[in-house]
Amino acid sequence: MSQPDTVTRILDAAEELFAEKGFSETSLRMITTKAEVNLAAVNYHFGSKKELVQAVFGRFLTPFTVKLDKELDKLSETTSEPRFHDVLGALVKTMLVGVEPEVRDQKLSVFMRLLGLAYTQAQGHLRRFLFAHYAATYMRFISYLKQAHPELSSKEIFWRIHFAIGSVVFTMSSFEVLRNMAIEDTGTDSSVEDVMGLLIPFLCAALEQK
Amino acid sequence: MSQPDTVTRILDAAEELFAEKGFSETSLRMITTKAEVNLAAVNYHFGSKKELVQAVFGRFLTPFTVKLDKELDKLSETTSEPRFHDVLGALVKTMLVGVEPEVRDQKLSVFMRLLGLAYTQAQGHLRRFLFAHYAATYMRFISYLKQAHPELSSKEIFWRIHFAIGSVVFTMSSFEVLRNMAIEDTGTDSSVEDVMGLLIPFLCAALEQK
DNA sequence: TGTACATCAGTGAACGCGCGTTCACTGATGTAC
DNA sequence: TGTACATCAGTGAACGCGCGTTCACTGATGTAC
Repeated sequence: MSQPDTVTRILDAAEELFAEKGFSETSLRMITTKAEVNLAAVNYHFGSKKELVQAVFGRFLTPFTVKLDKELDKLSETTSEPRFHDVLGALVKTMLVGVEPEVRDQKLSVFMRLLGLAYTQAQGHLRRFLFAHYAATYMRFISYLKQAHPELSSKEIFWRIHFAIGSVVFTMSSFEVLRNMAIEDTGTDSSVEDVMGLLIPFLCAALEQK
Repeated sequence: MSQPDTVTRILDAAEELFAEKGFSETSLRMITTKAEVNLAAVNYHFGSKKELVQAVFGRFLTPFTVKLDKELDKLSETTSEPRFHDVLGALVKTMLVGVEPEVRDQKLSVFMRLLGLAYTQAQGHLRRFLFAHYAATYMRFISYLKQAHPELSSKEIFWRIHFAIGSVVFTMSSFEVLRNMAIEDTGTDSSVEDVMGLLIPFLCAALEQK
């Protein structure tokens, strides 16, 4: 069994370390040591640390948005009047379908942590990158939500969605901390599935509030 | 009009910069320049950067927990069977009462950003500090929530509360980013009050979900 | 088929820079006798 | 009342360190004639 190539090994190591520590707390030396590649390899393949950050997001988000776009295509073919539930279902499907269960949880929480970082630590260059590449699909997704609840204003939709994103991103990105707090507080352990099983009805109640 | 003393000026500058940039993205040189004090003054007064971080949290949280404890005292005096709504009300009161309106919003969102950082960027030392100093009041608050909904398991309470905290922390700590996105997306501006007015019913619906 | 050159992945060592921290020092104020 | 010493806030300059980046270089593979 040969090792994956240098670029992949760098991306794997960077993804994991960024999710764990954040961008500026992760040095290129940590990444290249973990990836077992030469320090100069990052700048050789990616140009700079900034571009490496973008590449990590790109590797996840590009196939993700392609899948989401397909799910939204399916949705608009099968229902002319999609409900909130259906639109969110397309998102959940995009995250879960076709991903092997054993990597799903870990990949998902890594991605959520990265998404959280994108909001809270993004340093301009990342925000511009994400906007330039993924704004179209994002806008499309939001527009379906608006169709589902035409009585809600754009403003109300926008904020409700971001309240929900906040819950998901916060919960998943601090999952290990919260899990340990829960053990300490309540004496019971929780898996990602457990918590998702509580989170989804929580958010549905909130999103569909009268 | 004389300047506030060195310690206060350092804390003010650090609080603002930490909230804006995070802990490791903020250097002591930024802080001391902003505070117009000597670089060595931080280590002289606080000992180290870590202890400065703790002092920033302490300055906010110590009076906050004292106020919250008083509100909880009042609550247990006036009602023997507090409802969810009352317990959350005590929290909201603690945040809003006795704070001049003109500083409230800004202080609040700074504090929320710091709280977000405490979960997502805390480096062990901060977590230990917060636990050592504020766990008692936190536990008390949670126990009132449990009394309000005795039919819910500790686990369910814990997670619902943290889903809600996630929404609040995420929304407030990324407020400027989200506000600008909302302007771009919907063409309408939103104040902290506007968003709070949407967030509170959102969370009530979710927390009290059947 | 053989030779000369170009391309490309990867390397080892060094670069300058900003970081948190330290230390010897100053100057003002308080305290003891 | 005057002198000697202690305490304390604050300072200026330097420390060593880890950082992202650069650069001259190697060695393997592909291409042209």
